[in-house]
Amino acid sequence: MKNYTTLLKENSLKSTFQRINILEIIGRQGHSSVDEIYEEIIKLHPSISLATIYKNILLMLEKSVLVEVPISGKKPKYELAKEDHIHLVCTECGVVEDRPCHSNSSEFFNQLSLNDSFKVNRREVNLYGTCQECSL
Amino acid sequence: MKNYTTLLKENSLKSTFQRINILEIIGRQGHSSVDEIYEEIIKLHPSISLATIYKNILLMLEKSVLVEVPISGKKPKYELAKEDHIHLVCTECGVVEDRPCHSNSSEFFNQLSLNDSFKVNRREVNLYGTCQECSL
DNA sequence: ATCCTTGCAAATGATTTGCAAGAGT
DNA sequence: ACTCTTGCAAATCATTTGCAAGGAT
Repeated sequence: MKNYTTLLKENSLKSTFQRINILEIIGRQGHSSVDEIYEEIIKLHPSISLATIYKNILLMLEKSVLVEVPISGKKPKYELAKEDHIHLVCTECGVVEDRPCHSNSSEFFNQLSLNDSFKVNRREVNLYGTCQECSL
Repeated sequence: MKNYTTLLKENSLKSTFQRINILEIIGRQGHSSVDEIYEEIIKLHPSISLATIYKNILLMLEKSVLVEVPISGKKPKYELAKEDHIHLVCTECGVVEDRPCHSNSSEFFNQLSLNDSFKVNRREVNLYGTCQECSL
């Protein structure tokens, strides 16, 4: 999915310069906080308001275009909605990397909530540690 | 571990009424937000300040007496540091339940970060869904 | 033409800080 | 006695809101 205009329209959101740019930045960075998006977007669009970014992130979360990634001790980041995966969170530099889930993952998670009347809708797996860069 | 006074002293923190009560409330509730702690603690100690709760949570996080549980779209909760487990988070009522990790969990997680120069220190697994109460 | 979105500024909410008084060892 | 902790109030930081003007379909 590279065409953010259609992604927006499919979700009944008007395609604006601001929204497309937010999506492009998140797509490029992988995982972005509000501030990271803002810092990047003012380079192209110096008059954009932080409020606009907040409003749009909220909207796009509601439409499930974006997913919130809450991070222990930090401000949350946002990513494009995509297939199931896990996060490696570097506690030194704050970078977040994706890793695919293996085919046996569903099995594994089902075991965890088995015998439960709890109905699971979404999984979130974060492994906190030190990335290669920061290990040097 | 039921003696919070020793838990505090082991971590070189003075044992105060406020700290013990914060720990007792979290111990009783399992997972508490700042506000949940505050609402509960003023019943015993009406003059306590929110600032005191914030300061102590921060301190106890640093000493690893507490662990922060970030939750998608909500304020974080705090739990007593304890053995590895997963969280079932009800998106209706916000309740968080613990479930033990199976013995094959470590194996599973090691697979996920295998072939990686990423050094994992801590795992966080949250399954979001609907609890039994809220399914009725 | 209509409705939705933007940018601004103000309002609200959450968390942190500084400091004098009080509590723990 | 000494040092750390508390409670208050103010300061700071983050997020939300209302509204008039501009943009998308």
